[in-house]
Amino acid sequence: MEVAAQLNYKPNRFARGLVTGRSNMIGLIVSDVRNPYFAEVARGVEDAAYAAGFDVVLCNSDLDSAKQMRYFNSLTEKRVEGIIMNSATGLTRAEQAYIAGSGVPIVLLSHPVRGMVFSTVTIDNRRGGALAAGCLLAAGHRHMVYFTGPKQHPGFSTRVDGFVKAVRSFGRGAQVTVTHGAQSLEGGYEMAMELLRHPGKITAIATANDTTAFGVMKAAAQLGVKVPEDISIVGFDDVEIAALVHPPLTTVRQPKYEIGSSAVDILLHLFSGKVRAPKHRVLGVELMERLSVQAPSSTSAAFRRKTATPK
Amino acid sequence: MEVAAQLNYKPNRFARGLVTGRSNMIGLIVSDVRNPYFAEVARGVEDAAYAAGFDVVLCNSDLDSAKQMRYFNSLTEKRVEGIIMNSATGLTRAEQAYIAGSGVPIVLLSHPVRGMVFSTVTIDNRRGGALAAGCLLAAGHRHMVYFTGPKQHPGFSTRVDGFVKAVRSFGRGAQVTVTHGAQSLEGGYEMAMELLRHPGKITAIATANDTTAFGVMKAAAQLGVKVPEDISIVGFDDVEIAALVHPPLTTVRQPKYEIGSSAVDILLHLFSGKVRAPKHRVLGVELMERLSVQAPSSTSAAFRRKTATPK
DNA sequence: CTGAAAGCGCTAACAG
DNA sequence: CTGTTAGCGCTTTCAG
Repeated sequence: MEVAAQLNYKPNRFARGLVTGRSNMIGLIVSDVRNPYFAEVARGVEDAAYAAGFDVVLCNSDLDSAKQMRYFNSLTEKRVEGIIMNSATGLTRAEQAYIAGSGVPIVLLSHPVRGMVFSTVTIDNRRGGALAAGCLLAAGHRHMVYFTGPKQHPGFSTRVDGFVKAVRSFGRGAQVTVTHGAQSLEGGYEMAMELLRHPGKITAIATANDTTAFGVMKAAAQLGVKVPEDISIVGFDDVEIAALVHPPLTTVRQPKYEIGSSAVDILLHLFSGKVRAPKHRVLGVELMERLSVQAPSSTSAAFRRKTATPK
Repeated sequence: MEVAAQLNYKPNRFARGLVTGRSNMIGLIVSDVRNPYFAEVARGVEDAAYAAGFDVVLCNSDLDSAKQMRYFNSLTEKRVEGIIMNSATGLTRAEQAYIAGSGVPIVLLSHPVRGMVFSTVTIDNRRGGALAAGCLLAAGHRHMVYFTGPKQHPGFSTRVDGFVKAVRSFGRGAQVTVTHGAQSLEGGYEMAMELLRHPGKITAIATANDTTAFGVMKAAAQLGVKVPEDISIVGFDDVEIAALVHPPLTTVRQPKYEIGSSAVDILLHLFSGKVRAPKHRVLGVELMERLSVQAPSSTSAAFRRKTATPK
């Protein structure tokens, strides 16, 4: 042992893996780790994996199915013992079946997929959407827009649905329009630039994530539209800096770090038991009321007049 | 081939690795991927690695040397072909030598370490510090504080040095105090809470990274200290949301994504050649003037009076 | 050019 | 309980 240490001996994990079949690695496929939401999830994954003696291989899919499949294959060839993916909704049914049939335990960070043996860690998206709607409704908004992801990636559908249903149920005739676009700063910026030029009766915007909301705020600032006086904004995620932007963003908090660590817990459970039955875990959400939501009222009318004036 | 595909055959990378000695993996050790700076670097690493057919194993060290060494050993046992580390300054000389002597190509995302065969990708920290100082000096500040990292981790020393030297050279007697603390939102918050209660003649704060600056802004907001009227702030990094906080943060931009991708380029170069000579690359910085810096003047005096009043 | 065989560095099973 | 050996699934070399 002493001489081994002196000789700088390192056990070769290839050789060990070849015989044991174990790699002590798990894969994590997210769309983009630059999104603070995924960074936080990644950290939760990393810490839990580290504690259990696993390393994590990070992959950024950009929601591109070709990339995601290439990563999946690379990970399985490397015999990762489990894979955490933020979503499988961008994949075809055949691709999903291919992944599900690979035998590698999978945990999705989104809703379960019908007929596929994926475990999941989700938040209560319906309630999250409803929370955002309730907050806007309570402030007195009657005409709202919801900015969600592209049509092909219905990852936020329950979130949108919770919002829309809540407005229908408790809105006493209030209106929502759903707009599809990229879930990123640029996406929010573009959707908002489009909307805020001809806002009509719109007094509030809800977004499916905070980063998109920041894009909206950027567009608003650029157009001289005041938040929350002219337009109210509710985000989703409660990213660290949501509390620091101006005005502090009212948003729905989801436990990002716990989502990551729970996903690893499920994987660990799947490893230990011989049962391959998928597990599902849903975590709670919470409304963080800050300063980006306000009653619409007269100010908003002034805003409408202002933006209606042609330059 | 057809039948192989039908049988769902996956080549076993353990077996291949055992004979070729190659893993097609590289390791990335950062202090915390939740820091948007590292998230961006990680993405640069990931993209370049993906393009070259490598996967990346992500490790969060929290600047803790025990963790960092455990990660290093785990990575080398797994025969990663190269390791990118944000810093080796938290390690003892012996630990550094151990890593350098392991034979695994290493790229540091900080300044070179004397006598160690580490490649590096750095930015021109001295110039970055000077840029921040110049901006404050130009606005007329005479009494400044620089918030840098803990004393044990002199990772930002050149940055601080560039700042201090620039003030000495061009400040015509202007003063700088250097304060050490955690480089995080909390760290900035705590250092600022401490300082802003008794600011004395201080009219400006410079930080070694943006996240710390956000902590300062949080403390300022909480204490009713106005930015930039009462106190000016310059950050470092130019993280995406620096432009979105209120007020938009004046900061020194460093090319984060390129730092990551350059580190991979160096690794790739090291793999191909039989030469093990370390390579060094230094990237440029740029001052992003936004709205968090203003001339001190009379407003600042009012601020001093205000905060001097005991509650 | 095609096919057989040695061997990479471990673990696990089995013999002594 | 200690010591020996087969074999994990590939790549590479060497023989045919």
